[in-house]
Amino acid sequence: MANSIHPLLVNFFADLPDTPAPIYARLKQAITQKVTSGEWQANQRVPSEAEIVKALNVSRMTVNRALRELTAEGLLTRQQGLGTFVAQKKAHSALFEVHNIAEEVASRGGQYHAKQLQLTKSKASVEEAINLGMRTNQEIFRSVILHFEDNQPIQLEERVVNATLAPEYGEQDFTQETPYVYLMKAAPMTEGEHLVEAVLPNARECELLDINDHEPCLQIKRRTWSGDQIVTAARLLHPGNRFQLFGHFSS
Amino acid sequence: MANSIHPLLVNFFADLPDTPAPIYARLKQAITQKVTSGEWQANQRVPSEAEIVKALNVSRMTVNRALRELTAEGLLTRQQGLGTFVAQKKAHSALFEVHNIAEEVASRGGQYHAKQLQLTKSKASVEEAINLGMRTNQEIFRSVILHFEDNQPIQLEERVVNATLAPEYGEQDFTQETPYVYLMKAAPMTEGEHLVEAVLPNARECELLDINDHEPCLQIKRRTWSGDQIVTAARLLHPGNRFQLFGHFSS
DNA sequence: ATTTATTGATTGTATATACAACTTAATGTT
DNA sequence: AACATTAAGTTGTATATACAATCAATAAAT
Repeated sequence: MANSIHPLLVNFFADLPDTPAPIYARLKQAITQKVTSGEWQANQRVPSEAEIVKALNVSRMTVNRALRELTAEGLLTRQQGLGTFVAQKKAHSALFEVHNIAEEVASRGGQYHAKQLQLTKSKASVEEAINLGMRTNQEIFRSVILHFEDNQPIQLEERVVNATLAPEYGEQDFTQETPYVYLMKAAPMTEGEHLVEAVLPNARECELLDINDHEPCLQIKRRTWSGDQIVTAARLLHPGNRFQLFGHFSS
Repeated sequence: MANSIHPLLVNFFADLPDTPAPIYARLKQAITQKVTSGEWQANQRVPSEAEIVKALNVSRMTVNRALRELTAEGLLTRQQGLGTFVAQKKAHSALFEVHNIAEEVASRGGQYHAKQLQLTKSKASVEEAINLGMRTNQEIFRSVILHFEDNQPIQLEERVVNATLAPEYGEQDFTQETPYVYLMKAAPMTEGEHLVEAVLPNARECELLDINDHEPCLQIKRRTWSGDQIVTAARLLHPGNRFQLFGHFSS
């Protein structure tokens, strides 16, 4: 019967995360979560707009927006008169933009939080000064932040910031806002570089990331410029078994 | 006065192309044209939604959709309470271009050579078929090639190729020309995706790559499309201590 | 002079409604 | 049996309305 509840919809009742995010965004998260978790397989039919409207008691235009945006992002495909389906092409999320790990986790439907392990101000060491293109007597901030996805460590971020270019860095609360967000306000990035490699973590890093010895890690070293000055240099360490870097390109 | 017509709007009157496309799409086109032609410079203010509504006599929601989508595409930036502006950054230049390892080694001034370990034709396994979007009874090529830089192994390349799309693959000599070069001739790539992660190699891979046990490796899995068909899927394994992936981006 | 409050402009979200365009399945006609 | 029509379901677009959230400039108060 057309009246029977769509089987996929069982878990849709009151299924949206009750974060303060807007409805369409929470719906996107919920659907993304279903897809990335594998609960909804590729090519599988997704509930129609009308069904979701009934199940969640929201407006069809809101549902339409969520589905339309997910389609634009490549997670779903839609065909007029036919329905909405899970796309084949990978459900993986962001690519080069590992900038904002919080957003990336959220876009996968995961739960994000962070722990700030260090945030200090001091004079740059020789190495740091060279790396940032500064002099050794100039001041820098050092921060160490551990990022979590669903209560598992996903990224260890060690960052050095030119204090002249981002003087308020030391007063931020990075459990609420990622350094990237603040730094883009303070000194908008005009250029950047990555260096990606596979490394073995040391004992402290193993403990922080909650992984076994000999578990390889994906390390990204990044420097970002604002104009001709280096704003910040960061080392991002990710457990190899929980983190992948995805990229898509077209010609 | 707030009533005066926005200078940028002069050309907006009856400015939409009269193709049969929907209004929001034509508005996107018109704005994109202004930006790419340089008529609207970076950081320049874009007419507000209300102004465009007045000028074109369309609904604000329609204008909102056009501006919102262009923002998602990176052409514009918007700030609540402030306005809409032309974004600075152009486009993401593809960075992770590790396509041709031979060229890369040469560009570093290293000496390149390759060993072909396998090159066979057979029917696709279930996994391979799924990965390539084929059926299990269709034919594929499998190749395994070891690439060297200065006589040290630098990349182990395991590749599966859709035999229908690249029928001559089995007759190539990949010690003289990399698979990438041939495949670009046979079925020019239109799209691709990478998946980068840190992994531990198995015993055979350690031997081939001439590395110690527990030495982490950088693994790149790549699939490339020609049109809507997947041409090839490859797994590229690199010793973590000899290989780094570098990328640079600018706005 | 400094701070605070107000106001207007702007974008952000949510809803209800309407109709168009397309697809599939069922129904009717020849 | 083959074809044409109809109906139901689905996505696509456009509009009007309402209110919230944010920002900058102005006005008011101290």
